[in-house]
Amino acid sequence: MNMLENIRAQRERLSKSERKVADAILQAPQRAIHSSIAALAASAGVSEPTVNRFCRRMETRGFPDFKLHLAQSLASGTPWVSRSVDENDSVEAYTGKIFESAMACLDQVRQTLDMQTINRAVDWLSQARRITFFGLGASAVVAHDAMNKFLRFNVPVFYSDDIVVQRMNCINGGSGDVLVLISHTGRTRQMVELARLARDNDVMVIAITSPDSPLAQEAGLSLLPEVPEDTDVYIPMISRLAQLTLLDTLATGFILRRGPKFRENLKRVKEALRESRFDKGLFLPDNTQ
Amino acid sequence: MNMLENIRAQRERLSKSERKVADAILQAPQRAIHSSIAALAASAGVSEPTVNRFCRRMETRGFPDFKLHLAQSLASGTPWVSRSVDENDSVEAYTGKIFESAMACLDQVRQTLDMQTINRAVDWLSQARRITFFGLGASAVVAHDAMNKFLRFNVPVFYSDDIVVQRMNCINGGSGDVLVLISHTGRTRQMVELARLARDNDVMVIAITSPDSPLAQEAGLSLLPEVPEDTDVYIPMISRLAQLTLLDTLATGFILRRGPKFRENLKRVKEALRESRFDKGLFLPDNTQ
DNA sequence: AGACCGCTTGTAATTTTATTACAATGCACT
DNA sequence: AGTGCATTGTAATAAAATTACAAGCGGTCT
Repeated sequence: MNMLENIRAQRERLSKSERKVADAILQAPQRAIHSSIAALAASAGVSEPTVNRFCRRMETRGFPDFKLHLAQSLASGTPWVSRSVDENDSVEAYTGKIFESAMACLDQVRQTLDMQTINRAVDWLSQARRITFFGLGASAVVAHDAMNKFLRFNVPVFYSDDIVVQRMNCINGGSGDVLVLISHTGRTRQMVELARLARDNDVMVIAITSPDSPLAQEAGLSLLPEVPEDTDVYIPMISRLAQLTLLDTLATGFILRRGPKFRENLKRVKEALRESRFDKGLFLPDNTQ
Repeated sequence: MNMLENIRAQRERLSKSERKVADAILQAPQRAIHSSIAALAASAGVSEPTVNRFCRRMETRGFPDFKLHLAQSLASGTPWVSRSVDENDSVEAYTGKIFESAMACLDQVRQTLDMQTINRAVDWLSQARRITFFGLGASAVVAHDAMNKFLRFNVPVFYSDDIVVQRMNCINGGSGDVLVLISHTGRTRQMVELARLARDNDVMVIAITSPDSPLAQEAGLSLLPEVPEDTDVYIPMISRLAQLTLLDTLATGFILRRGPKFRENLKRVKEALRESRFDKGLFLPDNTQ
């Protein structure tokens, strides 16, 4: 578990003094792990027992144990916490914050994903007669990307961001079809209706959305990437990174499930495309990276 | 750097008792970091000062400091590395690998990005009369997403994945226009031609592509996210995560540059949309997260 | 408004833990 | 065997963390 992200997540629940401790640590995590409890208490402007209580609240045995956990979180190079962009931030500052927030988000999603559900989703997909990806707005982008990925496999794939086409597709769907619906909120009426329509026609519906949403309840299988709280108006849309990566995972699971013969085929396709780049005289779009 | 390796390397040079300490740690490093100096001394069969001297010899300030370093070494075992998916991997295994590779990629890009170029790109964008995003294949998805982001600001934006429309747009472009071209390889002929066309019409061209590519040379400004080597056929497309995040950064820079009045407006838009969700009786697509 | 309750925070005492100083031991070389 | 240096342990000291407890603050009920 990433301790820095954990601190940030719990920050709101803390009392006034404990929040001071949290802030002092988040502001200079590297210094925090090299400080004694007295030094940290001083720099946070609180008493030593307060720091100790803070550590216990973070589910550690005490201050030394807390430092150990924090050190492990910092070990991977950089502390990635979701931090809000400030209007006085320099380029370096906001770039760092955005990339770190993205990483923190991916980290959290990775840890909260239910592997069993992923496994079942891969089961469904690898046995599908036909796979369809739908989303609207920002999630349309994700659906589009998913189609690009699955296009490389020998399975019929479909994508559209036109709600009328989407409806027609669901109405004409049937047993053996798998429909993947992507919606960050899970509260977009059109998506919920598509799920209902599709299920009425025995289409298997996989939703990538947020927990407790109408869409999650309507779908046969729900993948629920839990992204950190929306801390900032200026850097939204981070959740689609998680969605994209999740779909990478499903595509990988798909290909592993389909066996070695199938993978051989993909390798050949890839190499054939690689030889047709700019410097070789032939040209192809980018979806072959 | 890596403390475990360090201990192993220095083991031969140590004295008899200190070697006992080294062995005790190497045998159960996880136990070691949760032990006190007394406990570790006992399990190694030596006295406490011996353990302390051992820590000093490892170039740390003392036992607590040593534990910190050791903890960091143990933590950095798993994360961050791009690891290839193996055909015998379990769901947990390949999910972990994919997410970690994604994070590693973002981390590397963050470290290799040129801030000055970002800054100039933001300059260009924030003074643009009109902004256009083009890409093909997987990069079309990124361009589409970029349009979604910039649509929320009060600047004319355009996107298309139709090469004919793209050409027409470039031919009709003029001074004050900014064109953002996205291509992972930078060797897609159409993209390079678009850049040339656009520049002939005094359009400012920003490329998001790979270094030393024809597109990078053709563009007025090139943002070059260096993604890790393509280690695996099964997890490609990681670079678009970097591109998306980079565009998040540009959008953030854009909004910061445009000043506070503008941000106020965005906040209002966002709140207005939030109130119109499923549970409130109104419905909107997802591009408002 | 005032008294009471519970939660938060700090002070001071206690305990645990780590470090230092120094003495004893072992080992090599004369 | 004896001297000198390095290694190790013992005991004292210092530092750090934890605990117990009391004061303070904010809220509610009478």
